[in-house]
Formats: sequence, C-alpha cells, structure tokens
Amino acid sequence: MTTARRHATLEDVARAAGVSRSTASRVLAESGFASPIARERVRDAADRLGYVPNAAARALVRGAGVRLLVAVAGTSPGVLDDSYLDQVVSTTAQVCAPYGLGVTVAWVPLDQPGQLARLADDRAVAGLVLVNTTEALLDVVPRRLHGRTASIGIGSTAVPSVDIDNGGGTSAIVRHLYAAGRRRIAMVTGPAWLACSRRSVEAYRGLLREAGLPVREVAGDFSAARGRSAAREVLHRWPDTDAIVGISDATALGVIDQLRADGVRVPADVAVTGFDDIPLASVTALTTASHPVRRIAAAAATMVLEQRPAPPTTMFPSSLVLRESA
Amino acid sequence: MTTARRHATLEDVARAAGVSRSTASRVLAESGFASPIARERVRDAADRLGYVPNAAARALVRGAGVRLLVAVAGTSPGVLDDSYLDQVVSTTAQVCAPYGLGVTVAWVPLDQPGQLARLADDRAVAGLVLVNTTEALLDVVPRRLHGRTASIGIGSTAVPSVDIDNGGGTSAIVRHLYAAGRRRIAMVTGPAWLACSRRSVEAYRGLLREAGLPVREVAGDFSAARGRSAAREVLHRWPDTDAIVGISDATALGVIDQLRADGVRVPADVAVTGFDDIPLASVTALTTASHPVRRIAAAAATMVLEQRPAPPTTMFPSSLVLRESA
DNA sequence: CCCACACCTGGGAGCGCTACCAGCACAATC
DNA sequence: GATTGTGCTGGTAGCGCTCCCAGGTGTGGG
Repeated sequence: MTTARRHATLEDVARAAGVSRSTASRVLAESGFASPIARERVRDAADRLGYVPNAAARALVRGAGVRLLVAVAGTSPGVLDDSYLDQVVSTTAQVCAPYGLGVTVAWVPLDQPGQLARLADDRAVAGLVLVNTTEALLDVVPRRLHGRTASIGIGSTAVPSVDIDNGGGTSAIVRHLYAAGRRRIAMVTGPAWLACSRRSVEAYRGLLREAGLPVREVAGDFSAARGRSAAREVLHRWPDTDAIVGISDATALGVIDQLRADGVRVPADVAVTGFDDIPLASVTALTTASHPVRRIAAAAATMVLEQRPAPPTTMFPSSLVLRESA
Repeated sequence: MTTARRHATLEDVARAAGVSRSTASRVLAESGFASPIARERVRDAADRLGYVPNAAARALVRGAGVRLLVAVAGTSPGVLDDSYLDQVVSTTAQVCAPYGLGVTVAWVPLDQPGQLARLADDRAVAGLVLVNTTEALLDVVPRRLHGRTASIGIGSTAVPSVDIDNGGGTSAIVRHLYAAGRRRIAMVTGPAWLACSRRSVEAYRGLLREAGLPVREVAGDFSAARGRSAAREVLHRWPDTDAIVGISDATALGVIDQLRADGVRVPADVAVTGFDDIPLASVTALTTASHPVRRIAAAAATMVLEQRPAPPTTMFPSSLVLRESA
C-alpha cells in the first residue's frame, strides 16, 4: 500500500493498455468515442496500476476549479465560529468529497462586498455557496461563477437558493401562541439586513395586524446576550406582554434566563419561543421550529456541483416543535 | 468587479512589467533572485491586473496537492455527523483558506484501513489530518504524505500529533469526586480501540487502585443512548455506587437522565461527571472537563501546512469545570 | 465502383506555471 | 589582463491532462 514508486499517469495506463493517451483519456474521462474493447483494456490497466487522475492537471486544462468557497457575510469574523456554520461547512465538505473538490470558508465583511470579488476571482474556486448574505453581495459574484453559485438563507431568485421557510415557521409559532390565548406578543428580531430575519419579522407583523393585535418589536442579533437585555427592554416598555418570540433559540434561551432571574414565570406569565431547534432546545424544553440544516447545506452544495439549470428557490419547511416554554 | 475579460496570467503580468515570465514567477513565488526594481514593477503590474496565481497550474508543476483530507475512523459513516467533527472540519477549512487549500472529509471504516490508502493515494491530497484513528491506520499513510500528516486524539509519536490530556482530565475529575467523599466510583468508558478513551480509562483505574477502591467499568460508546442503559447496568451490578464518570458529556447527560427517571437524585445519591464541556453542559450544570476543540484542530492543520519538523506530540490541557452534577 | 457517413484512433498543441540552465554584466581577486 | 565569483535575467522544457483535428476503418447507398 505504502507504494514508493512514482504515481501512475495517464501515459502509463495508455501504455499498459496498448492504446494512445488520447484514447485512455476518452475512456477515463467518459467523453467522446471509444470501442468496448479499448474501454475494457483501459479500465483494466487503470485498475491494475491504481491510477488516480491528477486533479490539478485536469483542472488546469479544463479551466475548472479545485474547491468550493463557502462565504459568510457578517459584521465580524466571529460569524465563522458558529455551530450552524460548522454544520454547513462540514456537510459541504462531505458532499464535495466524491467530486474531488475541497472546501474553504471565508468571512465577507458586510460593508466590503469587494472582498468577495477578490476571493472569488481565483480560477481555483469552482463554485460558491453564499451563507446569510445580502442581495448586494450577489452583484459582486464574477460572471464565471454565475451558474455555479447557490445561496442559503437569502431567498433571492437571482441565484439558485436554498431556504428555510422562516415566514411559515414564524407564522406557525405565532398562531400557536394565539391559539394558546396569548394576545400581547412581542418579538426579539434579527438584523434587518438578513433576508431570513426579515421574513420572520414580516410574518409576525402580518399575523398580528390581521388579528388586530399590537406589534411589539425589539431589535436583536441572534445572540443569547441580546436575548437577555431584550427581555428586560420588552417588559419595561410593555409590562403586560404575555409572550416573546425569539428570532433564534439562543435568543430565546437568553430571554428565558433573564425572565426567570427577574422572577417572571415561563411559560405561566410569559411564553417564550425559539427558532432552529438546536440540541439545547430539547433539554431546556423550548418550543421552537426545527430545520434540517445538514440537508439544506447538502442541497446548496449539490446545486453548485451539479449545475442545476432552473430551480430558483428550494424551500425547506420549518416544523413546529411544541415543548414546555410555550 | 464582475470582470468579463480573461483572467490575467503570469504572462500578462510579465509583459506589463516588461520582464520575462521567469522573473515574474520568481518575484511572485518568492524564490530565487530578483532585483528590487524588477520586484517592484512585477508587484505593481500584478496589482494593476488583479493577478491571482492559478492554483492548479502551480500544483501541477510543483507536484503539490490542492486540498487537505480529514479522515475519521469509526464503525459507521455516522461519525461524520458529529458536532465535534463539524468543528474540526470547519476550523481546518478556515486555517487552510490563506494557503489556497481546500478541505475534504472522509470516513474510514475501522476494519478497512485500506480505504485510507485509496483516498490518500491522490496527488491532489496535500496533507492528512487523522481524527480518532488507531495506530494501525498510520501504517497505511503513503510515504509521500509522511511529513504532511497530523493526528488528533491518538497520542502516537510516529506522527506529529495533537492531543487532549485525557489522562490528566480524568484524573482531575476522579480526584474531585474523591475529595468530595465519593468512594464507589463507576465509569462508563468509550471504545477500547480509541487511544484517547483508553487514556481516560487508565487514569481512572490507576487512581482507584492507588486509593484501594474498587474499579467498576461498563463499556460505552460516547453516546447518550448508551449512557442511559449504562446507568441502569451500573446500579444493577453495584447498587451502592455513589459516582459515575462519563467518557463524554453526551454519555453523562444520558446517565443523569436515566438516573433521575429512576428516582435517583443527582448529585445527592450519585454524582455524575462528563468530558468535553459542550454547550449543553453549562445549561445542565454538568461537572466536566473543558477542551479547546477549535485550537486543537487549528494546531493539527497548522502542523501539516507548515510541515513542522519535530514536535512529536502537542498536548492540550483539560481543565476541570465544576458545576452542580458532582 | 465510389462516395458518404458513421465510428473510432493517435498525434500534437497547449492550459499556466515553475525549475533548470545558460548567459550576461559588473566587481573583486590574482 | 585573465580569472573567479556574485547578482540577476530570459529562454526553454516540461508537469499530466484534455481537446481538436486529421486520418484511419468499416458499412451501407447510390
């Protein structure tokens, strides 16, 4: 196994099979004509020699890339140290393996979209997976990668996009709260520049307006820390609030923590809901909406690898998970 | 930004700078001689043209690879869907980005080490990060990659290796339990083929023997499910047990869950400890040992990228985190 | 009989880059 | 003045692969 001999090249395979390099290439790359006999002899020889095509050479001549770039927009590089992104990257790497492609991650500062152009303007980049970016970032994607870009959580139709049904998920949550008799429902939102956050907020507003209930919003940022301070803010501004919708599980957990610390009973006095269904949610009995992150990431990666022609947006459902917090 | 024009090549840079391709290459690859004047003009031209070296061409001629392979040993491909591995892969991808290298992950069946040889016998693989493998897998690493392999959690000296001080961590935990007056301490172990698991178990045994206490081991597999059944098994075999050491947080959480369901008070009747300090641990007040997973992964990746010459083993400390479960 | 038209093959160019080698200028030494 | 460096330079040969193109061979139709 630990062969010291030089790696077998296409030339070696061709010679062993008694055909030309061209024919061997045609057989192994599955392009163009080749007689069944030639086909078999080449495959045989390749097997025998343990031939593995040289990805660099292939990429060079084809003008193709050797890796996928997962780009994450955000205000600080801290977005990279996040369990959601960990799952996306790891899943992408799994999906890419059979294609012989690697994966890299990079943070794109929200106010410097040019950074993305710089990163993507590299022939080695075979495709792009944009995570939580703004539509503005899409403009900066080099033309070369237009067919090889997918986004997660942006809901754009300009680029094949995989999305969570944030609107539907939030609606389900708000309806559940309403059905449980809650009438003064507040929300800790996410950053407005994020489409997925906006969709949640809009669903919340829409439903409340429709029901003739007051809208009570406090700006958040997905974090638990902001959840804590937001909880205080909500009860300070609207003391009769009887439910708080968190934009994420982390936020909701922060809210619950603060409420309990302040002697507010959850869910008796105030019901609290999250979004995502992280492992912590089941332990803390958080009512939330669940999303198949791994499947979402795999779908996005597959889109760029297979160069799907059409499907503008694939929407993954958000399923309500009822637990004790609401 | 969205330049449609052909990508600038070294040739273009050289022409623009008024030097030969060789000189431009020497300047940009920082190898060999080049006059300050030439240096500046080439750098200038490269900047102006937005030159990005073609990784495939470079890799081809240098015989170098284009990606790192993270290989994980285990009994089923399920090992890939694990938050620990997610962190390792994601961190590796971050570290690799500036080097222009991608990352792939693969599962290597424990009983088919040859699979690793097959995966690694690809010129595109620039380096190897072995996660939770056995020493046997090391033999299968192609000679070409001998200087470009690092392992995590195996503690071998045959290969540069990054490790958690499992022994030290477990010792600290057992000592803490002893100091708290526990004398009948059981352990739910991990698979014996895993070095890091063995180190923990050995530390546990050593300390107990030293103190003249009985050793009470039940075989586990890191999972919460096994933690549950193991809890019952322990109390069935040794009803007077007053502490259970879990090989991981997940196991410990399973143990606690089962104990409480069976009416056993934690920690009053039985103290329980974990290992890893996953986010859940702080919420569930689990006493455990904490490890810097991201730093460990980064260290391993850096080892293979920088081809460190010597340091056989880097040991990361395990720090005791005291919470309420023990 | 020749031609058209399939199918199949090998030769060769060249992707973009680095490494090697010769060659130049200029300074220092004998 | 001849010799030996020392710094720097450009030409050129590939790395391993794919693709284009010219040139086969065989089959069927005019």
